[in-house]
Amino acid sequence: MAMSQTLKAIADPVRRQILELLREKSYSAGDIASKFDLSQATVSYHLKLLKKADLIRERKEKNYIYYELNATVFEEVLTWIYSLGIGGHEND
Amino acid sequence: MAMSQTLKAIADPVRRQILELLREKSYSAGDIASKFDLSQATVSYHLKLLKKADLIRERKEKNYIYYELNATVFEEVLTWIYSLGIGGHEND
DNA sequence: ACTCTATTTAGATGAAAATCTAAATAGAAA
DNA sequence: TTTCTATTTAGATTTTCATCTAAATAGAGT
Repeated sequence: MAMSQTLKAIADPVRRQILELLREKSYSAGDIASKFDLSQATVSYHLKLLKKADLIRERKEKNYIYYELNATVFEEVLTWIYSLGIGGHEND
Repeated sequence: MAMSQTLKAIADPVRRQILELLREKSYSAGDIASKFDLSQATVSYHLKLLKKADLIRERKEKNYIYYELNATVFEEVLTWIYSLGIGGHEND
């Protein structure tokens, strides 16, 4: 279940871009929303999915909510990919 | 685009199981379908998506179609995941 | 308490995904 | 060339997803 949730979360380009943004530093929901040509509500929906997948964590400060990346959850995905024999160049 | 296609393909548990099956050896479409409690047509649909994502390749032999894993396509995904800082144990 | 401001939640809509049954295709075998 | 067998394609249905607008919440500042 966790795998599907993680992978579905990152299968969407908007959500990947959010994670890429959060690579550098944390941003408030509003800051994140402003980077996209989408309604705040839509971005909030994407944030909710990322949060549910534990790919981001929130930290409340003043009346902002800051989101930050939690990439540890990728471990399982990496393990799975590597288990397929992967990923690299050894198939030549 | 390729990323989304790859990730959407593996976001589905049935398709992941198909890839896991193909880790060992190639199987015909019918053999694959028999492992699932789904109609042949449905499994064929999943195979089509995996093929479109280039995660599997087909080889025709007799009147069977054998599918085999192509994991090289994960490279891009791995690169992306690693670019996020991850995904190992270094966050302790 | 009232009013801003940041964000989420609710409810609706359209598009995409997963599934089924039935029909079509294509090749092997007879 | 007729019949089997393996597989896909078509078409219909149900569910899930991405999106919007409008309304609700919650906390800060006044």
